[in-house]
Amino acid sequence: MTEPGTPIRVILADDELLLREAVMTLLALEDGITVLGTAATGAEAVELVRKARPDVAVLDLEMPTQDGIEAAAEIQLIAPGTRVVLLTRHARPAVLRRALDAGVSAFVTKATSVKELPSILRSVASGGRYVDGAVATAALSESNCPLTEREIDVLRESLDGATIRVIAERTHLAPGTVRNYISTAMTKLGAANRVQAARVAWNEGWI
Amino acid sequence: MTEPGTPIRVILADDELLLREAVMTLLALEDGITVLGTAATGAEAVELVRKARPDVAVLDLEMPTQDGIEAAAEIQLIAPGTRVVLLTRHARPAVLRRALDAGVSAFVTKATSVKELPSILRSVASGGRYVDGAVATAALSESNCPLTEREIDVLRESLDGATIRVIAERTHLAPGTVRNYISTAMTKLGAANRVQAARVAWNEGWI
DNA sequence: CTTCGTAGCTGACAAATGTCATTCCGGCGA
DNA sequence: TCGCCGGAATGACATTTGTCAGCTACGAAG
Repeated sequence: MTEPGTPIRVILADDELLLREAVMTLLALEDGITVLGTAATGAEAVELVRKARPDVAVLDLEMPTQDGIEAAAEIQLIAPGTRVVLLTRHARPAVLRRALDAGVSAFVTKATSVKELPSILRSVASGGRYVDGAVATAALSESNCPLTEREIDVLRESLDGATIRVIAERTHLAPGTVRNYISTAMTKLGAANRVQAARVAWNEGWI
Repeated sequence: MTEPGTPIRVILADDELLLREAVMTLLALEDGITVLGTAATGAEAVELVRKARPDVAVLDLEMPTQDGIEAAAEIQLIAPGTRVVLLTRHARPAVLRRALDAGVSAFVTKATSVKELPSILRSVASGGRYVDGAVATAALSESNCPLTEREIDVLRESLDGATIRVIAERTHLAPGTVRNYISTAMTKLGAANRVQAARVAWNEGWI
């Protein structure tokens, strides 16, 4: 993909200026890496990729307007040559799966050392893939999510405290059916109500 | 507090290795600043302060075992000479108030530029105070929190989906009273249930 | 073809929740 | 001193929610 000797051209997107600047500065000091620019939102990142055509785009997962995965999917369309490195705060197996589906080349948590970043970027730029070790093992072992598809849908919709009627509308199900799914999910997760169930499932990375 | 010419001795605590390392590296490059060490949890930070006796301790708000404010309060006790700079992700006026009560000398968000950090540290080390501009104005203008003390207590307890009985026990109130407070809070915030009310209040920085 | 499992739905019931009117009590200003 | 207000509580009530049993439809396995 990138010939040896040619510097890797990188952009960096994160909504926290402190982290963005700090990492950018350190990456820029690195031999063989050129930082073309930074972005604070998903939309900005996509726009920057469109203009600058970097080899690698490092995207934070949690960003305003568009999260890292949505931005990654869009980047695949408009700049197939750009590899995406997804940066995330919490390592959640379900997110890893969505990220890989979106065509992300590397999955890195913020518990990674800055010193490892350059080699990850180089590896990705030359066509490699990288998945954070802890997340990878978690993804393998924690595939035993006890929830069914619909239970996950319903729980996800109830994360923001929506009422059952609203959840029913959003999932195109009957209210009674929603209550049944919530009920089974609650017993599976040992929760006292749907809010707690949603929290548990979220923490486990299942929704 | 610190004589001119003497380097400022700093420690840095944040649970994200990436940010911790990156900021530490950049601070260490700065003239007149010595980084004595870093910590990943509140407890580690307190322990590090006890041993190293830094001039300034930069603490992230969100950390395991002890959040930055709890750690700051403890540091005031064991090392009164150490000034605390609180670093936070989201600028929330209520948190600012709690932080100032805990004796924090500076309140900085992660939307701050790394370049501003050294001057903030210097100012704090010489006895000054600093509050992030956006947060300060927000704290002044957003003093119009419509909730009363008890409503805030009750909403805070219901953030994790606790049942009314549990909230009543935790707040030492009668269940009916809890429901009344929740009800008034919900109407004030225009929410359909206590979960939404808690979310709204949280986003506004009121709890 | 029958059986089984699963998705989806319904209805009934009990418990939890939200709403409202009302009461009691300790300040606090007029 | 009186009256008003905010905190706390109670009781009654309607609504929402969680539980449970049972129904239909449909595809896969037997």
